[in-house]
Amino acid sequence: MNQFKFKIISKDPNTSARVSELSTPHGKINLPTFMPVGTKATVKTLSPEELKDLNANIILANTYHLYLRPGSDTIKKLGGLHKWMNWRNPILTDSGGFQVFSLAQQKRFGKNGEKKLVKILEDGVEFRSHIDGSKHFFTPEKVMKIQSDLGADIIMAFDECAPGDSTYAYAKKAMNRTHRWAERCKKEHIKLQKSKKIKQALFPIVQGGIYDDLRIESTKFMKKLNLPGIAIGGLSVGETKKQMYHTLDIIKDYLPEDKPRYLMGVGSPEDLLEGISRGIDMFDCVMATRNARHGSFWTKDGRFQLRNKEFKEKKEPLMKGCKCYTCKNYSTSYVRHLYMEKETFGLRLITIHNINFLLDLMNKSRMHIKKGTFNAFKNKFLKHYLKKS
RNA sequence: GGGCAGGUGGCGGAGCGGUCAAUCGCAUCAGACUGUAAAUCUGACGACUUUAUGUCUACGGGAGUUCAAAUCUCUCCCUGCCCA
Repeated sequence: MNQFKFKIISKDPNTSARVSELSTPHGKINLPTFMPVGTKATVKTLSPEELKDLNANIILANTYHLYLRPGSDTIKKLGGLHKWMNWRNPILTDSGGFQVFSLAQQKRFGKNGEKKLVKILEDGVEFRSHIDGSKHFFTPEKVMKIQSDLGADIIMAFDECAPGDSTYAYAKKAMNRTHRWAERCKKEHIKLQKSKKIKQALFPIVQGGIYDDLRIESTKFMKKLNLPGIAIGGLSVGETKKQMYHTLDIIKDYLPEDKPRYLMGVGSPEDLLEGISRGIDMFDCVMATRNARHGSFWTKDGRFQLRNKEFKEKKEPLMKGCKCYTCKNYSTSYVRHLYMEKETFGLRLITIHNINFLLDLMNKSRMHIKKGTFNAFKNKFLKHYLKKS
């Protein structure tokens, strides 16, 4: 029996936006949605209860980090990710492809000059742990095994995420390798699923850099794999916003209609709306949580830095009319004070607000898509939101 | 009253004759952050302006020595510790 069901509820008449539902073994997800990032099996500063109160219905965790510590075998032994972290709703695990990209950006200096942390080979990726420098090797098969042990509802294929400024030649090479790896992931995944009662959905990841023909080729390729969803990777990795939106425009018509589409690593409020209007259903991004810990917060008027003097004596909440726990109970002045004093409660309060802001934006988007007024909503929001910058 | 140690930018604290408007830390002010090596990183931080290998005022106050002093001398004021 298929434990994953995707259903389109309604389509926006003026854009490619759609409202849909994805059923998973751990519950239903209303799309479009934003998935808070909990890399190390925790959305930094928040408890699962707080996430539930925010109506987050799916969160992310990461293969690379949990493999290094505590080890996916440990998590498997303790009953899998959901039980281990006490989050009984859907989880998506990323494959570690982005960490390879991230580690590859780093420079490390040894006795013989510059040393790379990552070596990308046809069979897989050799890399050194950022924690202790120990050597490891990830293959598509190994990544599938780790994610099988972790037990998330949605798992990601192992991909090569080329930087945004990659040449055509390199983007093509990385794309082709990603295609071969996706096939290997699928094959291994099917094998691993046979013995499982609770099923997992594997999503492949479209690559191709900022090159239209490569993106189209990659989208067609991944679509053909006929997996339960499809992800778009390799964006928001150094290219311009214009290039990112353009890429989404280009591949829009090649994406499967009857599957959830996930734009990885995005994003900011404006990127979410631009993504939705181009037919994206799922997003994840560290901005909401990281920026919160760095003291910046979103409102419908734009992005602000809490430490700025103007907020020192502000009686009003972070955003007027906001229904989040933080805004309902605390003044901007107080939240700023906690941040300035490095009180952990402050980090929690800002994180709650930022996640709520994005989830609320998703809620509103779904509502407007259903009503057929999404485009007007989006334009009005962006006009106001971007006025500041 | 005597002995000793000190007084440097908002604070702590380097410097102990020129390259000192003064290392560094904190605080402050501002910027960045997009599948988290991130409660992190970057910049500004005496005043003024034509923003510059620019001008002025500055290392407790005053007076000296010197081509040149935060740095040496004298003196005054203040602070801390010890003795009476």
